[in-house]
Amino acid sequence: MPKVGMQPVRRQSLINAAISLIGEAGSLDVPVKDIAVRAGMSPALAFHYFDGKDGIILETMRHLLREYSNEIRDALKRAGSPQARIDAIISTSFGASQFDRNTVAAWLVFYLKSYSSPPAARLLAVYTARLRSNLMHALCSLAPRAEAERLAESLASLIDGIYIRQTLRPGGPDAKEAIALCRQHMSRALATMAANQR
Amino acid sequence: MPKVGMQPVRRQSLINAAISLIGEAGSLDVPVKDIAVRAGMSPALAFHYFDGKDGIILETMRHLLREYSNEIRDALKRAGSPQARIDAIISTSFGASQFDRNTVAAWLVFYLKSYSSPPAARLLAVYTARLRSNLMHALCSLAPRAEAERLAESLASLIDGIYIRQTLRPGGPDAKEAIALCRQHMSRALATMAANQR
Amino acid sequence: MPKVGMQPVRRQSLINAAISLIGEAGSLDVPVKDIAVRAGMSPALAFHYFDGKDGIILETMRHLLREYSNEIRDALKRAGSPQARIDAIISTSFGASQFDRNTVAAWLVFYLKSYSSPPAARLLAVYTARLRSNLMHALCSLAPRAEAERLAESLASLIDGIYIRQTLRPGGPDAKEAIALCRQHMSRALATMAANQR
Amino acid sequence: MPKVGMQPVRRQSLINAAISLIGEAGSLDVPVKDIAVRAGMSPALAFHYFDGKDGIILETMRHLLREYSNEIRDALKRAGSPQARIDAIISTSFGASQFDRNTVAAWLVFYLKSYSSPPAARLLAVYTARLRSNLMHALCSLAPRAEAERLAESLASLIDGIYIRQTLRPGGPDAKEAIALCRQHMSRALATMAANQR
DNA sequence: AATGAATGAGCCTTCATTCAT
DNA sequence: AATGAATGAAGGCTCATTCAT
Repeated sequence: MPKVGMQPVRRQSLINAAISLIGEAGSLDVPVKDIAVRAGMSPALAFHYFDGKDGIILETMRHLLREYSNEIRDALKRAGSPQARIDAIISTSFGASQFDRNTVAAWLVFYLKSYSSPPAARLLAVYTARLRSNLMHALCSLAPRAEAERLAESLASLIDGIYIRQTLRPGGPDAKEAIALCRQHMSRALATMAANQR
Repeated sequence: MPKVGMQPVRRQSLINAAISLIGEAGSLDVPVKDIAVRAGMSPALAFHYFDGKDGIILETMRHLLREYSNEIRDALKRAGSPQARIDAIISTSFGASQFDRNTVAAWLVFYLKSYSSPPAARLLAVYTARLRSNLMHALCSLAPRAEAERLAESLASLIDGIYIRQTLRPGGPDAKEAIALCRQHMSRALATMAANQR
Repeated sequence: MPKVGMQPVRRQSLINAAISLIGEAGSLDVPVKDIAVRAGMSPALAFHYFDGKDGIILETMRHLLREYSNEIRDALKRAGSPQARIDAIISTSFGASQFDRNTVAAWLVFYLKSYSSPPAARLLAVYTARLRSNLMHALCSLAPRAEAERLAESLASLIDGIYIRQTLRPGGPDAKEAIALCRQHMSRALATMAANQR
Repeated sequence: MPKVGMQPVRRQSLINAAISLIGEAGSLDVPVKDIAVRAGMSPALAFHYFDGKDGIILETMRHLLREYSNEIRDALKRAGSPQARIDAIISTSFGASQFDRNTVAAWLVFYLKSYSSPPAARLLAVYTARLRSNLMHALCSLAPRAEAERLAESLASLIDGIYIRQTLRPGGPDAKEAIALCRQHMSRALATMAANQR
């Protein structure tokens, strides 16, 4: 029973199915057929809406990155101070929609994909740069440029590391603890820097 | 021309080939044939020495974990103080044999594999526990237990995060910077804790 | 914006598109979608106007045969003598509309199709018979029946052979040379026969 | 029950199966599966011995061309006079191994393939050049160069045309008639040329 | 009249794995 | 010990075709 204007709906269904299946498998080695079926359509239709399996994967990756970027952007809008901006980035990173086992697994898979896929690498580079710029914007008013850069790098690394480790834990991720670790890292860094400056 | 006593040599060749190919691909989706060929033998022989592809993969993973554990163990032997022990763990983690693009990619792949493979998960759990125990051993004399646990967790996360991020960078990983970030994280944490205790 | 009376136009567009695509590919293995798109419509519409892919192909074949037959018929009308009739058949066969790379390729494809498709074989048989009858009509007044038959067969073969060979040549077909070869074949045959009769 | 040294046997089986199936279908649109099964093996093995479907097709084409070239070469060895050489080429072209319905159909299919496949075109060009050179070698002693060239072209065309037409006839090909047509074409041409020279 | 939506069937190809030698 | 031979299973993808709208 074909209806018109299905394209966006279908595409979104496929992307959602791809995230969950890739996340569950911890690998891109997921049959397109499975993705299509979980999205409620025939495999052929998936090929119709995306350009082959790689198309599905890249669009899924793009979706994940965009989603994260948008959440960060919205959170930053509501932040008043530099401190609040950093906090916004931290808490968004561990918000329910990001800090989910399958989503994080999909993230990691995409990280790995970018080892061997230039388009994926480009996509990831854009996101990485944007996150860095957001962090720098907030940190530059709290620390000298060189320090700010190292802080940005360490915070980003800490976030990624927590992603990996916590989603692997049997009990599942603990957003509260994740946020606490990040905040402590930042507050201690800023405190030490302030002390040294005196 | 078959030779006797080739078993350990052949197995090691296969494991090395597996690490580099898996690392290059950023995925376990690597034909056994390719691994065997790079290891200088026929695919059938690879099956003879390991029990199927999964055998090769698990043994490769085990090798990676053991290698790391051994390096850590040796470094700890040479460390005199708690501080030195922590430092030993950090610098070993970013030593040339670990902090290599392909090796790290293989690590991540195995992390992901453990999402869906109980044997892989068990393997990883053993290593995780050992690393944690090493860190705790060093930290317990520097901080109260609860603090030590958080510190161990944050350091482990930071290391993993640096792994991910730096090996993806176009310029390749920078061990010096990686070590500096970790040291700073620890020193600031310990300093802050000391200040608060006063 | 659907219009009325489009049927013949649409059908002709599809046939033209089919000829060029089949000719380019040198094969019937051409997606209906491509034919429809080149004809400026959706694939579904192509199915509406013809009954499936086979319908398109058979109609295209029929079109090609009819076109050729009509050109021959018109040329014969203008021919005064038996010699002129033969000449008319020759020059029509290598006229611009027939002796074109894609058209000839399509011809060959249809020849082959008739190996395995009875309807196509029937179509081709009708045309073959008509051409033969045209040739015989002209030749019977120039040679005894048995000789005329062999001449008809050899001329028809020569024409087909030139079709194949010349359209494959890198420089493209040379109608002048093709016509000269056929004329020479005929004139020599008739001359020899005349000499023998004396 | 695997045996060693199967490669040439398997390859030949596949080529034979390909010729007959392609000939029967009058098209390259033949599943590799069918070819493999007729050759008595699994489809996967066909891919192992040739490099994909295109490999099978190109090797089959090469085989056909080589076979023909070899037969021509052997026949030419046994020919004493220029006349005999021409005759050898003619009778070889319509020998039982060449003038067979499926074989000829396969030839035509390959002709068409070369419309769109550069490798196939190259293969065909080599064979065409060799045949032409053989013909020219025989004809140059019987006619001036320019005439010899036209004769070579017309004979080659006539042969190809007879191939097409006769293999399509319901009764199947008639080698005797085919040879007679070609001989007559040549004898008449040479006779006319001799008469004109006087 | 015209088309986007949708699918089942089938094809090419790869790959892990087994077996006889 | 070592390998070429061989295959079943599965995956990506295309395409002719149908159906609502």
